[in-house]
Amino acid sequence: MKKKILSAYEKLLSQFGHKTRDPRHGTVVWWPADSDYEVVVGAILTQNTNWKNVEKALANLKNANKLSEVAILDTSIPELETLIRPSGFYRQKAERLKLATKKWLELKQKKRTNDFDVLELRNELLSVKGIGKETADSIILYAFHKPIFVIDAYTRRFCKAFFNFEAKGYDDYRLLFESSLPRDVKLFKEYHALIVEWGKQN
DNA sequence: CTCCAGGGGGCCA
DNA sequence: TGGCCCCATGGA
Repeated sequence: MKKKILSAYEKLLSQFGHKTRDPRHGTVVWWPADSDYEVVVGAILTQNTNWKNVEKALANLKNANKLSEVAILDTSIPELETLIRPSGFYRQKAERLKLATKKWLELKQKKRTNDFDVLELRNELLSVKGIGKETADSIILYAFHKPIFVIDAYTRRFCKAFFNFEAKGYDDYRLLFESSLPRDVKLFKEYHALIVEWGKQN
């Protein structure tokens, strides 16, 4: 199984090619964002929502000069709702954005002194209302740049199609990849990106 | 018109 | 845990 998972990555890579490079971290990244914090915002806004709609909401925030930690925390809920409305579920997401932002700032501070274990980081994020496993893992991988494998609907379909693997829980899928691959941030980022590229064409 | 998109929470058995 | 409903917009 381990070999299959690595060879499937090679196959996707030859089919779709590398994603764009992120000059800030020198890693291959697929999540489009001008800052790590923008990844956090996008991770909340994209919940059960087409990315195109997320882009509109992000553009609204940028045009209003609101795409920063302090700005989000200082902006009223009604104003936030108006700005992110195109991404849908705007009432929930306005509140979730504030909660996620507070935790994000807290974790960035702690990181300097403690240096979190990845799973500790995950549990911290999961304690926030509005952050589930997929959102937490997306933030860890694409905003904190720490190795954890992100599972989404595409990944489940991919496992069925390529490995005939079906599991019940999110972590069953996550551990399948993590136990079969070197713990490499760049690899995890790119593999997930390639699976999504594959999924969009199927 | 229907269906779904880069989910998650709350409730209930 | 597993099933079900709710949240809401915009594009196909």
